[in-house]
Amino acid sequence: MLTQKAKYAIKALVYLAQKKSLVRTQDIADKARIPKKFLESILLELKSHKLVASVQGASGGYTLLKDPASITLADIYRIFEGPIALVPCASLNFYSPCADCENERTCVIRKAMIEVRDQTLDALESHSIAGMLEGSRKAKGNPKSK
Amino acid sequence: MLTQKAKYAIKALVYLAQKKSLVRTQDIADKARIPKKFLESILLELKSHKLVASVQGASGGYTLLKDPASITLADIYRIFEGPIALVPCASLNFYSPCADCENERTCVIRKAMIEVRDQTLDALESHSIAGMLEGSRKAKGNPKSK
DNA sequence: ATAAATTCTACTTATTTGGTAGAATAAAAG
DNA sequence: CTTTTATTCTACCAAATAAGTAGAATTTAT
Repeated sequence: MLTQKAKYAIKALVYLAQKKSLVRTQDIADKARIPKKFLESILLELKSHKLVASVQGASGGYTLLKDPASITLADIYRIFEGPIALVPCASLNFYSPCADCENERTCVIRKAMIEVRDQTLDALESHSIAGMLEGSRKAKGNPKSK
Repeated sequence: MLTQKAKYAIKALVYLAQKKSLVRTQDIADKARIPKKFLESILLELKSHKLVASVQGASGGYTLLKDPASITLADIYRIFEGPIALVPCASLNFYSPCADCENERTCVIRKAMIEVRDQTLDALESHSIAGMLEGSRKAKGNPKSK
């Protein structure tokens, strides 16, 4: 399961992708139903990973910095949840030896864990912010999907 | 990432599958490098889900109750980690409406979440205790794999 | 100067994780 | 029938994580 933080991040990014302009935190909080103060910390984290940019001061706010088609669930998962693999020794981006492992080469479960990681990565990378936005447009019968 | 509990459970099950007989908790703890007291609680949980059976008293211990080929990572994940889906509203076995969701039918992320769940389930169900045991036999060049 | 926004620092509260301790119970073996 | 060896049950415990909140500081448009 995702943490609330990750889930809110996805919803905030989809909302930003839909707006395509500078949006106040308060707007995102209202429309995506996210506690404003909590959202602030989420946006700062997204900013530190260069997914969004901010403008300070009055009439400030946030914009999407990257192409929504290039932001996948894998990216967001890694930022807020950490490794996609089920065990540290099977992780691509956060590799570390398993604390309880004697010998990685003879580990009974590692091979399976790497295969699962590959399949999970596939699943997460095949879903982007753009895809979710498009999907919901279709579902709601928005003109653009005709 | 898996909790230690789930990871230990997998290793204990693989060990039991390999032994094919009654095994003392102490044996499993030693060979699979699991704190004995912690392992006890894991085995009880596996027993409550009918994956293993126990014999009490002197010369007691645990045995595998099901065919190792029929125990998949999905089963173990559900016991120790809960839902496989990323959000409750996308879960098959643990469905519940998302606390922060206004309308499930118009939710922007649910469709993607269900697709990811399907793919993840595929990945987890395609790996069994028997598969891991066989995989490690091959890797170690055990006669049986010739 | 003032208002409206982001940013930074510091809490808080509840739950989960990864255990440990020790007594109770069950059964085998002498 | 007592001792030994095991599982089982009840109850803890410390550290980390999750999900926020409070409030001051800063930045910028008007």
